Amino acid sequence: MKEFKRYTVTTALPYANGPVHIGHLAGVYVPADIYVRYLRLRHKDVIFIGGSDEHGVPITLKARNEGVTPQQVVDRYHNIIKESFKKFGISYDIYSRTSSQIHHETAAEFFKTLYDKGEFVEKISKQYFDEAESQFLADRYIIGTCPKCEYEAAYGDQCENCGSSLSPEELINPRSVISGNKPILKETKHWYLPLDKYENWLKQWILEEHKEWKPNVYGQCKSWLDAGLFPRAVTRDLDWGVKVPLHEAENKVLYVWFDAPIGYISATKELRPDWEKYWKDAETKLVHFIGKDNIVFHCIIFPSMLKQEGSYILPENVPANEFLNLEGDKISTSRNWAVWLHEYLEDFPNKQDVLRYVLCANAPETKDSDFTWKDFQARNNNELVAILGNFINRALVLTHKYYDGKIPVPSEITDKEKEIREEILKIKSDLEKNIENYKFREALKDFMQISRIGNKYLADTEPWKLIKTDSERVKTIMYYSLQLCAISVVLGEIFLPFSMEKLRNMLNMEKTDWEDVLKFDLLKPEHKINQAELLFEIIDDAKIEEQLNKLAKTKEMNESSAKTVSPQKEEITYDDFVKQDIRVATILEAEKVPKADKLVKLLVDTGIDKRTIVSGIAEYYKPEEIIGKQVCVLVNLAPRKLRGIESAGMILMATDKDGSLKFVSPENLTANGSVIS
RNA sequence: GGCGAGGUAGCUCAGCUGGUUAGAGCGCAUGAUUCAUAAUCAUGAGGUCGGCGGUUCAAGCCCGCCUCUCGCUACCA
Repeated sequence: MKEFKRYTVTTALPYANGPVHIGHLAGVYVPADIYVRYLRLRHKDVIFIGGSDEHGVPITLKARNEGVTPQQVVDRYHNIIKESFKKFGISYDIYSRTSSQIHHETAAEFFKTLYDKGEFVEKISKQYFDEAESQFLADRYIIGTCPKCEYEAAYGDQCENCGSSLSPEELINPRSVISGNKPILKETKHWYLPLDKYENWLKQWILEEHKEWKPNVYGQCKSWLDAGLFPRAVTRDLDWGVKVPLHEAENKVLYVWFDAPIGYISATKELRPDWEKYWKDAETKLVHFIGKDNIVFHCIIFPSMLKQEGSYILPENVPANEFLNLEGDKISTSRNWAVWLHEYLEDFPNKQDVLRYVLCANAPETKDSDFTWKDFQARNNNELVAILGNFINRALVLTHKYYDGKIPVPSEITDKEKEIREEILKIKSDLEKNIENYKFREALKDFMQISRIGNKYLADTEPWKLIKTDSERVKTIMYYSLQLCAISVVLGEIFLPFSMEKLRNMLNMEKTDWEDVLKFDLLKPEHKINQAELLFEIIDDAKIEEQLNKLAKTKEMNESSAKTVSPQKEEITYDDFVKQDIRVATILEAEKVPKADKLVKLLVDTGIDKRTIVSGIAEYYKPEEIIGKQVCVLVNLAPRKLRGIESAGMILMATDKDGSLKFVSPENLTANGSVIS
């Protein structure tokens, strides 16, 4: 493996429109923190970079809804996030933010460099524009009726009722969120990063030179590269963000995906005057810790920006994790289905390490994993308390009992002690290998193995019996047990910094070097240790029940709010209504449209004629089961081609609250062509 | 429909370029033990490695088809 002179470690910038939850921690911040603490202990030159991502449309919308400025929104969440990271022991060298002056300068400069090099492609397109407010409308600033489920308040990019993703032009009856007016389409100019031009070197760099990346990361990149890349707009018509540094681009800002990763660079600038060596020296190892939703940005888009800028290095690895579920369901900010870090810190004071432990032990390294409070309790009680805490306590209690808290002078060692030394040697090297390969779950197991060895050692040698017959031997046993405690402090502090600090104080131990653990003399004979305290305490059922109840309440609330029916549409006249020609028809033939998940091609007898209609019902009806069924058809709808098939009309469907579709049929057999009015 | 990742003991997961009786932790059962927060230690039960077919002397690992989960993507009048 290549040796690097220094490391730049970044963590995905949390979006400052909400606090941080356990999913973020397990996937990104806990593993990154372990990695960095490890590097520091080994005296590597490393900087650990984080910060809040504070631009983008959702923040401006939130601000609007709350009647405050975007800056006030991001100030609030930035502070919450920063504070909870700090309390949780995420050991950033700097936790910055993208609304800072230095970031605006850095990002604008970065854009300007690419612009001057002629990297961007300019394009003029038509966007919705609010004339009354004289501003362009981002997708999220347009609401209208969802073309799929007819929900009245769907956003321009997504319908929150049926979950389908949309583009603004699809909305029926679009309205501006700001003024309520109907927007017009107006031309606007934007700059695009031509990712398609970089395909060749990206393929070479990732697919050939980084086969060691995690399978999920590598596979995701391959998927994108094989599908072909497209130019991507780097600017937007918006007033919240980094101003585009061009005269002809007033009222435009950098698209948030473009400015956010540059935040890593600006934070480094803010941290150190010699920031450039962390970003521009080939002997620096750049590592991005992210979640799987960010793979394409950090593996393809940001590297493209860095490479085309010309002076930057590219990431050496991007260890992206999968997602953490909560009690079997996807974590969701909008449905409040989450364990929020700031709430955990209040509900479980001084138990940062318990959560760090559980999230690391169960981290979604290779696939989505599930956090349950029962597992949280079990890992605390059966592993932290029973294995680790118990071993430490046994060793310390016996030392106080037999030697008044002084480390005994060991006598001769036996094969048993030699064995232990060898085991520790192996544990240490395994642990190192695992950390360096981003296998934090395994590394944590390696660490726990130390206490397991200790517990077994005590059970095998039974010093509480030997003390009566062979007190010299007991000195060796206790000496070795205490060394195991000290070794735990050194190797364990990367995972459990708070508890290991506490243990260090109990052992009255100096800061020691990672490499010294193998000497088995971190605690010298005659050294006096302090009073023993419990490192971890048992978490009882009541405490777990509390959390489960909290979640049950959330679930209840979500269910009751899901029952809302979309409001009545605006009034129309009878004339409006009779324009629609709806007839009873019978399905004669039905077959699935190939290469489409949802489409069924139907031949229906409308009484007027027999015609082909394509309908998106394949998820709810099997073609063979609906032949002969009578349905309602809007027959005078303009024909349209779907997947190459001309569809003449529309089958009327009822959309249930879960989004499923059902036919609307006459109660009894009715003549085809009967008018519905 | 296309692409990617995953489907290994009750649970959470390891299994390197295919090679003897498939591993770990938790849970469970039995025994030992009391220094320790009813904690510890030992032993054991438990798997047709998602399904079917193929390549091979030999497949959890390679190939084909199917199926389920997650993600991206196309389609949705």
